[in-house]
Amino acid sequence: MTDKETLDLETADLIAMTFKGLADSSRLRLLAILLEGETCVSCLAEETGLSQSAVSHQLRVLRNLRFVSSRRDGKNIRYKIDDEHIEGLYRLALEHSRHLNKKSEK
Amino acid sequence: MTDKETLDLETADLIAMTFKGLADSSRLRLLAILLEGETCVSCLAEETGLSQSAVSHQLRVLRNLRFVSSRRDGKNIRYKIDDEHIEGLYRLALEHSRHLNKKSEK
DNA sequence: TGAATATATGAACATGCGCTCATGTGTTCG
DNA sequence: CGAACACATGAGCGCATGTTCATATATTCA
Repeated sequence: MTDKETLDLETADLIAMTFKGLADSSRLRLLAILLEGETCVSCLAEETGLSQSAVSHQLRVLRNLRFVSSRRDGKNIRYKIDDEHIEGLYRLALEHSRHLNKKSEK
Repeated sequence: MTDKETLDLETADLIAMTFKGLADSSRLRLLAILLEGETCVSCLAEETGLSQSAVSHQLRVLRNLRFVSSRRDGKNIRYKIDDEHIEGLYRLALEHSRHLNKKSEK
């Protein structure tokens, strides 16, 4: 029976992992593109302006978190979103940041 | 007119800030307690097992992000959630971590 | 097979972050 | 006022993280 007030450390760490995965502007831009559909690495690099290496490193992070999955397609490797919650989290946070702007204007 | 495919750096940074604020297990545990209602600093320290100083530092982070607000009440300072999106983000991420567990079991 | 293309990976480096420790500020109460 | 309590803050330290650079792996094609 979980006490509602206390979030145990283990669960907190799990949730933190999820948020950490989203807590970087490069990864967010990659995800934003991937939310539009399957894309290969070099396209992601070009669209974001990041180096191919940086993109690969970040995609590994997203893969480890099971945010995205990949498949080979000839010379390319195509990535796509493979998680039901990403889009919701993304939208909510976007809403929050817009909200933040309003708050700081007052 | 924003191109839907491209998330500009500035907005990405804003969203990342929001997620960064949530990307730490100590802050998540503080928020989980605060989601139950207004609480003072020493209570938060006791319930989480964190030092008073650590709690204060983390509360400052949450304050700067406008996740929480505070008011003085005698010797104490009471904090409460002051944001509409926190709970939704928290719940979604919690769902995701449970989901992750299932995935990794296979 | 060998060159070209696409992606992944490890090392190294700079930066950021969370904690502790010491101390400062603000409030109550004798 | 001055001691005690509640909280905030700055410095410093250890560790995680994002990038680059160099290189490894895998696939296509001439």
